[in-house]
Amino acid sequence: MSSTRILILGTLLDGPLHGYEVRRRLELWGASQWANVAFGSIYHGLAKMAEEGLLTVVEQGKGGKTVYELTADGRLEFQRRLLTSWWEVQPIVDPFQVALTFMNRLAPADLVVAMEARAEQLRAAISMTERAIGGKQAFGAPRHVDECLRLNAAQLTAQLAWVSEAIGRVKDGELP
Amino acid sequence: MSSTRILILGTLLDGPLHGYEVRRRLELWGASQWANVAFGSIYHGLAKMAEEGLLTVVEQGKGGKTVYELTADGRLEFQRRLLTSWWEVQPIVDPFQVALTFMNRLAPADLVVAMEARAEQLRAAISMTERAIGGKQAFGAPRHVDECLRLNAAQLTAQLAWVSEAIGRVKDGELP
DNA sequence: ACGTGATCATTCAAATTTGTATATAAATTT
DNA sequence: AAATTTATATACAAATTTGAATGATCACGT
Repeated sequence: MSSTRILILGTLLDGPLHGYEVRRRLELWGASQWANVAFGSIYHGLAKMAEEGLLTVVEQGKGGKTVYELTADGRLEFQRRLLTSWWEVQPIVDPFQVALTFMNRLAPADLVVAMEARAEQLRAAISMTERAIGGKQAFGAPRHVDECLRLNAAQLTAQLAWVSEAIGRVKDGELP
Repeated sequence: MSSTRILILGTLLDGPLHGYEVRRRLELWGASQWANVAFGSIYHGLAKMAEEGLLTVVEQGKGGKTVYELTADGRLEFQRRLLTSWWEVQPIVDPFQVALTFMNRLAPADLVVAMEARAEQLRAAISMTERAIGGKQAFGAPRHVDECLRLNAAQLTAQLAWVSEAIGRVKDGELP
C-alpha cells in the first residue's frame, strides 16, 4: 500500500488546491524524502480520486489550471487511512537492507572501506537532519513536522550504530 | 529506484533458476518484508532483463517452466548496483512518517490511545524479530541475513523510543 | 517593448507493481 | 482409485509510478 493517496487527501483538508500546490506542500513537509510524490503520481492520484468521488473539481481552469476539493467521502477516507496509519505497524523499507543482504558478495577489504565511508556519510546526514529541525516553521510548516525529522535522525543513528559495530566484526573475520 | 532488479540478479548469482524459485529465495531472506517482490514483479523483471541481455533463457519449459541464467553483463550489472547500494545513503521509507505528518488531525485523546497501542505492538515486533535471529540458517539462509534482522530490530527500537517519549509530550500538551 | 531565464502547471508514454486468475503437479483424504 | 486439498508455476489486466516533454506566466534587466 503506497502513501500517495492519504498524502494528497491530507493536503486538501484545509481547502481546495491544484496539483502543483499539492506537490509544494508535500515537499515542504519533507514527504518527497519518503514517499512517491513525483508530479505524475500527484496528478494521477487527483484525477483517479475525483473519478471515485473522493474529490470534486472546483475550478476547471482557463489556461488549464484544475483545482480539487475534498468531498465528504474524501474526508472519511482520509480519517480511515489515518487511523490505520497509526494502528497498523507496517514494515520499514530501507534500501540499505539490500546492501546487507549481499554483504558476502563484496571482498572483505572493499566491504570495510565501504562501511567506513558509509559511517561518515551517516554522521553527516544525521547532523544535517538535526540542524534542519525547527527550520521549516518559517515557511509555514506546522510544528510537528519536526517530529518526522527527529524520528528520521533516530533511525539513521540506529543504522550508524549497526555499521560501527559491524566494521569491527568484519575486520575480525566474524562477518560475513 | 526500486530494489527488484538487484534482488533478482542476486538470487541468480549461484546458478540458474525459474521465477517461482527466485521468489522463494527472496522470501527466505526476508526480502518480502522490505521490497516489492510479488510474483508479478519477479516475472516481469526476469522477462525485461532477459530482453536487455542481462539474463538468458536456459530452459524454455515443457509445461511452461522457464529457467533464467545470468549473463556476463548481468553479473556486471549486479556488481554495479551492489556498490551503489553500499556507497549511496538512500532515504529510509517508513510508513509511520505518514502518521506523524498528520498527528495534528487526530484528537489528542485518540492520539494517546493509538500511541500506547503502537508502543505495545512495537515491543512485540521487536521481540519477535530478535527471536527470529539465528532461525533461518536451518533453511539454508546464509549467516549474515541475521544482520538484516538486527538492523531492523534496532530501527524498530528507535521508533519505540520516539513513541514512548512523545506520549508524555502529548499528555503535557506540548504536542502536536 | 523585447528577450531570457526561472517558476508555475500539466500531460503523456513507458516502465513497473499489484492482485487475481489460471493451469498443472504432488500429496492427502475418503 | 477417485476426489480434494495444497504447492508449484505462470500469465495478464488494471493500477500506479517515473521521468521527460511541453507550455504558460512572471520577473527583470536592457
